[in-house]
Amino acid sequence: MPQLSSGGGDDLGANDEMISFKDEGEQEEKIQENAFTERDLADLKSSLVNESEINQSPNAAAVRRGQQGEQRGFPDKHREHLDVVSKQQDGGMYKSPGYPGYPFLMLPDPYLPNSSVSPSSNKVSVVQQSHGMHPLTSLLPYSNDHFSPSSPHLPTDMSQKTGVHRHQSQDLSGYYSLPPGGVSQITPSMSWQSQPVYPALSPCGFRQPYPSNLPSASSYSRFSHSLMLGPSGMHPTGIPHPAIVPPTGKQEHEQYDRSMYVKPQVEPKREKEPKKPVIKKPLNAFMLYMKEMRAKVIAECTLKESAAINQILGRRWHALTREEQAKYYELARKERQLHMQLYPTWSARDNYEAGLSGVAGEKNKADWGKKKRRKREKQQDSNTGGKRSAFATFKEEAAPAQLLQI
DNA sequence: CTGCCTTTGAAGATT
DNA sequence: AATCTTCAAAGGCAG
Repeated sequence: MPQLSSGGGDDLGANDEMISFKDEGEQEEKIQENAFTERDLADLKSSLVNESEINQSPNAAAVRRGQQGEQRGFPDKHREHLDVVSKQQDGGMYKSPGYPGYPFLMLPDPYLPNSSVSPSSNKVSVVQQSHGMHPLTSLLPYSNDHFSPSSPHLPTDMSQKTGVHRHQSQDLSGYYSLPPGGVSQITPSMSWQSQPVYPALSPCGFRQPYPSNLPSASSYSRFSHSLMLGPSGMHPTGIPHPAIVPPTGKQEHEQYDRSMYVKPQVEPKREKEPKKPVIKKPLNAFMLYMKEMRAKVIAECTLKESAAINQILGRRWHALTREEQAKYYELARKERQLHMQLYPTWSARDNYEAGLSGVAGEKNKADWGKKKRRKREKQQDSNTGGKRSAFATFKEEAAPAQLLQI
């Protein structure tokens, strides 16, 4: 198992202590991964083919997991690394010069006996990113390349609306509201980001097939820009938290990142039937990484299909050094902490059967049942050599065109 | 219009 | 305890 499950009530804070890195072989693997540049395309190609083959094998899932375990086992190694990181921090804060972008977040561990969320005790000046970015992911200076350039500037009243009305709102307001001087508290220079994450890697993980149109510097500079952005918008609940989205099934994704800005805060439909907001899961390390790097990959690879991009990002993720990954694990950990503080009663289960709606109506339950059945069937199909996915076709057709240009 | 694809990781559910 | 399942994001694509 790649992950260490909860590990008790203090998992959020304890995960990193439990991490034990995979040892030396892993290091070699890392090195090899960094040789990615040379082999990546071939790897990706072959892996794409292999995957489709594997997926037809009876133990596709198991194989896949096995591969993953081989490849990463990172949570383990990561945790070990975090130990190191923590020791380096040794004051509770990130001092690591390699990770200067982080210090703007200081959260007490909610699981520590005396931890409190009082603003006074938190030097948190998390500036909420606009564009409906995950509020928690504001911890990470995501690239918003893919967002409309017109959206960065939010109405000033948006900040005013960030008055969280939850019972912890006062305590937590410091996390999400943008204090008058809040911007200045954010260090625009994210030095760990200002350096290419993959200096040795060409875009898409291949050899420079596509000269990047985007100067990396500019793309990174946008991170800091995003940091300067105000809150993304208001949820009907009054919680200025893009993680809370109207329960509209799939659409929630889009609303999560776009509609908050594109559309007015009030939608006629929603007015008619106000629904319980959906609080999204906090993003894990890889999701944070994806969110940050997606735009870059899109720009570099001229790919738009998320499935393909995610594959690339998955490979890049594995190519990251432990330290680099550790940053994201730590960010994710902080996000979980923050999420928990914001929504103490929230559980991942809330978004399970309810079909993503706070209103777990009968239809949603039924849909969920269907979904579950479909998934099972799909797995059976894949086990028995079911039909190939459209994306498999894409991989074979598009991948060579894109990936072969080494 | 809806769901799938694809990735990793967290966490709930199940065995 | 171990394993399985679902959901987070994303956007093109197929039905």
